[in-house]
Amino acid sequence: MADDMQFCETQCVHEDIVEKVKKLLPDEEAIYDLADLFKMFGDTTRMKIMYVLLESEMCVCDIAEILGMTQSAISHQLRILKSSKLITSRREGKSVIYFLADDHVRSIVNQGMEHIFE
Amino acid sequence: MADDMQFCETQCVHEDIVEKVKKLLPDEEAIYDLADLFKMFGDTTRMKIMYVLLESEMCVCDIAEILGMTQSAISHQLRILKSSKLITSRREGKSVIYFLADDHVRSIVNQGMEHIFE
DNA sequence: GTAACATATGAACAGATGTTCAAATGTTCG
DNA sequence: CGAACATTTGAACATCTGTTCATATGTTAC
Repeated sequence: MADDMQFCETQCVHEDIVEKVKKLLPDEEAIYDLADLFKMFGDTTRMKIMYVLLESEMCVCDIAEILGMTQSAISHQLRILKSSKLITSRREGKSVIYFLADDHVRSIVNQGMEHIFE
Repeated sequence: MADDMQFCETQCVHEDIVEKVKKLLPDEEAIYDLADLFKMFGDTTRMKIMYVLLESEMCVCDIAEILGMTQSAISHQLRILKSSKLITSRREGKSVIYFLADDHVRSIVNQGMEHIFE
């Protein structure tokens, strides 16, 4: 990797800017976490689930019915969403009710929409 | 798929909520576009590139140097980012300078950070 | 024109990701 | 307790995605 860039390093790189920006970058972990968060919004199924939950809390079965998908597929995705703290759940008898953990989903989705409609 | 849910459909589904939310959902295409946008933020390399460009516009070679990655890898990702209209470029002699298309990257990233730090 | 540099591109490979299927867990009700 | 329901889980499979490598394109300076 370094060899490929030998030329570039001595010719094209603007030392000052490179050094400055290198220092300004957040650490690896923060960037990893952030990318991980946005991954949640980067899948159609998860996006749909979140849209559903924006309207109303709901059991797994209802979500599956609304989206026309297997209840298993939904359950897998709910697990992933839960792991990122975007949604939570509570048990209600035989059902498990899922709902948004806070208002972040709404604001992130809206922010995204703004970019789309331009 | 429908067979698996035969039981659920007749027992657990709350018809009223299901019907209501079904109608409220955005169409397939909007959701697809939105997920596509967030996919851009869902990869570590692209995230880093955007962070770099938040500081300063830059040529491919500089970005590669800052991130310690191949120039080819960066170029591939820049292409993807450009296709989603998050960044643009202009040619300047032998170099191509990339820069953020507008302020959306900043606001989306910030929104994400808010969720992380809580 | 040719040489040197900067970037872009395509094919190939490896790893990540989402869905399916089958089976397990946990809950309620008789 | 056992039967029925709702959800979860794990393994297998197919697809998608990012990086690498080699090569092509485009620019400048001589």
